Amino acid sequence: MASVAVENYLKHVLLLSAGQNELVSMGALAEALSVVPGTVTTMVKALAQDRLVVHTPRQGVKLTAAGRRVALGVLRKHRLVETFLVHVLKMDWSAVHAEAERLEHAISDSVLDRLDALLGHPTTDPHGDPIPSRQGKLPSQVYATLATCPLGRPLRIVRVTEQTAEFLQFAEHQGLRPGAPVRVADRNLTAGLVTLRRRGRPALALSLAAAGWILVEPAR
Amino acid sequence: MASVAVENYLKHVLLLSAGQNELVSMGALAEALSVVPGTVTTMVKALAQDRLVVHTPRQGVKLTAAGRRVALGVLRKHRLVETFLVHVLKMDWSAVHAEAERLEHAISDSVLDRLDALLGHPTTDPHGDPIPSRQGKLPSQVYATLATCPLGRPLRIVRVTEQTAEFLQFAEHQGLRPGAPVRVADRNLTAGLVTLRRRGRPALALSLAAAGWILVEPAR
DNA sequence: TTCTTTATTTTGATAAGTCAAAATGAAAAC
DNA sequence: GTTTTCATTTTGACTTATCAAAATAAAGAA
Repeated sequence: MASVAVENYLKHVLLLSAGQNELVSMGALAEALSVVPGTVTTMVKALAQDRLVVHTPRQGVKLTAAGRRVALGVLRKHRLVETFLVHVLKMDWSAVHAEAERLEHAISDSVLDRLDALLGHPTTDPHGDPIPSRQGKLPSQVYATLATCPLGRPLRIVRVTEQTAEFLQFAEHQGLRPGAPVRVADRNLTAGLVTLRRRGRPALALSLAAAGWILVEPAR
Repeated sequence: MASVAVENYLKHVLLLSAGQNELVSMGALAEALSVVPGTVTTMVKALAQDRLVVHTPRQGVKLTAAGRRVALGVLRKHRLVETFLVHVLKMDWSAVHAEAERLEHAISDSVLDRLDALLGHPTTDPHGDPIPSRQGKLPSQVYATLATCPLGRPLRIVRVTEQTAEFLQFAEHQGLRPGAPVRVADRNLTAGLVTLRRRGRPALALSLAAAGWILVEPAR
């Protein structure tokens, strides 16, 4: 059985590598886990011993097949628990993440299966994030919108779902059209602001709502 | 925040002291927690430092008011979770204890409150064990029947709930009538057998079902 | 009272995670 | 091609929870 710490390391490697199997930097992992970088180095070496990750010193870390399996399992638990908390217990959107963060490590597969059935086998959680299947398949629409995608990664706009003339005009004028490259520099949930960075253009701030209308995919 | 280990120590002290605040022996605690006695001594001294228990060397431990509060909270979580697993997720009676054993440490008070409401504020769990109230009151019917009471303690029979003539005759013949002193020497869930010890009488084995029909209370 | 038994405590180690701070390496700036 | 900067790794230490095995104390037997 993987410990809580191990499950968290693997989950965050998965999250930071955006579903693909890209190298994740030690610094990013330390940041995500709220530990100092030295701790990550130590821990990652132990995980590599156990063949859960591959560690390339001074470069980064990525999941092995075994590590990915564990990480997807944890993510599935996290997102199903969130769905349960919101849809069955009617909990507040803002509170569920912290709850799920603890419950994801305590819930067994058999409880999870029943929860899944109770919820009608949902494919996305209340935030719209995809729920990995029981077989460990993560529906590919990994970062649906500028409101939910990871920060800092190169993305390409796929679709703009809001169809009002006003918004479409604005988007067109700002170069936010399908195929355009973009990355999210910052996302402030409190202020409800998403800051975009584009090559050769000034930074652009969007409301979270507007960001949610713009579907993106990884640029490469 | 009390760690998982601390919560377990306190919960088991509560359980072994049978709701009253009797001294619990280090050996019994070690047994219940599946650790060696030396570990219990070490840990109990730390808990005493934190004013969660009172430790009388070579005698035993008992809970302080603060410790009891924590222990009742954990027990409430355990029993509400069990109730949820059985009544909502339709899980098997035999599996829920192990599940609850982990979930009781991961669930927050706010989730618990909603679960409690969802279940209609039950007062006992599926085994009939009383669920401590939110205010930390444990309904006094602590060990309801010979099927659920703690082992080895002096008890007095309060009531026999099964009213078939056949069973009442058997009980009467064996001296199992209200007021009679008794203690449970052993309980084997797998075999479904409860072994009774009475002064001046031979040991008596009962089925778990029959044991469940006999209500008892602490003898003194 | 003295001896024996048994529970409890002590002592010394260990594993898992973590931090602080110094050392190192690689890329970026000059 | 040095130098500077910044991420990463190393080192030594600490905390929590545990075990094995030796030491001790209290109770019961002789």
